[in-house]
Amino acid sequence: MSLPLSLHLSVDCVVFGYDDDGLKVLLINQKTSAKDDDNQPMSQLPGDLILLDEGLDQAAQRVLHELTQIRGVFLKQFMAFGDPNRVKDLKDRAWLQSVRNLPDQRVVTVGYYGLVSLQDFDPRPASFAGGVNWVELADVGALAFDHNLILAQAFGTLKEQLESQHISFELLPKKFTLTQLQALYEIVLDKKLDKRNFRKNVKKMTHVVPLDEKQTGVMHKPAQLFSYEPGKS
Amino acid sequence: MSLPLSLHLSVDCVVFGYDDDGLKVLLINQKTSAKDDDNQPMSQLPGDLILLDEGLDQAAQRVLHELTQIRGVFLKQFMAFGDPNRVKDLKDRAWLQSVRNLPDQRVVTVGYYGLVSLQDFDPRPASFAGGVNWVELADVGALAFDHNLILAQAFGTLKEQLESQHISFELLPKKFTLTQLQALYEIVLDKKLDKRNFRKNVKKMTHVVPLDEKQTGVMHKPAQLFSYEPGKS
DNA sequence: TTGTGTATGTGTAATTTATACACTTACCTT
DNA sequence: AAGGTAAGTGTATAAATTACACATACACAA
Repeated sequence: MSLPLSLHLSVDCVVFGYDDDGLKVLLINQKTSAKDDDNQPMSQLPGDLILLDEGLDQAAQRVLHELTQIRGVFLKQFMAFGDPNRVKDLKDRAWLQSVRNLPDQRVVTVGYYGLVSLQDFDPRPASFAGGVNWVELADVGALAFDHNLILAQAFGTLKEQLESQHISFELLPKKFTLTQLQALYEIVLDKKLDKRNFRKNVKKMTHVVPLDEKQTGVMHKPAQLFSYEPGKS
Repeated sequence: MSLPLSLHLSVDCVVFGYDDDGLKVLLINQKTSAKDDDNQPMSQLPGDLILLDEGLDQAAQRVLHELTQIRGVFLKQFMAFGDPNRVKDLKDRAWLQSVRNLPDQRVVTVGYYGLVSLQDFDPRPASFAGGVNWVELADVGALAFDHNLILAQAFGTLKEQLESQHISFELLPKKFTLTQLQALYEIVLDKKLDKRNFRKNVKKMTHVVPLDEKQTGVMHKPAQLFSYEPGKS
């Protein structure tokens, strides 16, 4: 029988980014301290311990900003991960020992998913982080800790919530075409949609409003631009 | 600037129970130590700190069993609550001081919602708990900590997930009538449903199977009994 | 035994929503 | 001026949802 002791709590952010060639996720490379170069650095989701006096949502925003310099992103909590052994794997021990005061401490993490338009956000690694990359979802390899699981769950949540919540717009630039919106839906839901029917549905969404502006510089009929106005009805 | 320190993690269980006269939630009374009887005991959701070597789901099951003696309940995580001040309220301090080693420690909690049939489960307070009650949802008063918020969120999640997941059946006795099932839907979704249309929909659910058995002892045409078979198709 | 009260159980027509499908338009390039 | 490219648009069919009313089986009381 063990006692209820203190433990560490972290947030991990699964930030999806979208541009015309697909859906990506934001990963960072663990920065290994200079001396031990035997272990190759692993990729992981941006995440870190929460501070003692900050709320969870606040922690997610702060951590994401500190690690990737992006700010003001839509972030939503989706699940807590508390397997007692989630940070006990051999592959993760070296890195933990290099960055944590109490590397053996149990860590429970709260998962957030976030959405950004690749065109509007430009992540840069923080000075103390190893690197920041947008990785095509299909190309994501083995991540540190249970981050593959967290990513999978986040993607599942995104699929479920894409339609009910108004979150697709977070992934698009402020001005977008209906073709872009449709392509996003097709990628996330993983099925082809009919153009005419899709546009019929969008016309019912009163918060998607046409702008007095068209696409320029394309070698075809320029598309109407739209924007998302959360205020509208 | 504060440091990332250790904190306490708990689980809180919002257990909904259903019988023919409505939807209820399981609350426990805080047991005040004999000496200080100045504060009236508050009601709260069953919840407690997790142990160092147990997972979250496991902790939820254990805590619920320890506090209410019920076991084998459907429990699903729905959200983590981490406001830094969620256990700092004056009304809650006396009780915390009487039961915790570190009453000032920050506590983040992971919320679970659960569903039971009032007829199949009979909660009893654990020796060290103050009392266990089923309380009609509308009659729930002020609870300890942020438990009113947690309850509200849990109920919202229940509403959302009632139809997509197969969770309505958890709230019913093993053998139930379609009228019971419909009444449950009407209470949770808070709208009246058409009997014939409802039954048409149920007939499409292959995992709801009619039994060779009818209601007895009712002073009207006895209803066909059904049961839920998760295995089926 | 007969009548009354009560909740069960059942079908169809009307409406709404979802699906399938093809050609003309506007701009860019050569 | 011609050809390439993606944008933009309507209609007919199928599927799903809604609205709605009466005969049935049991318990109880007279």
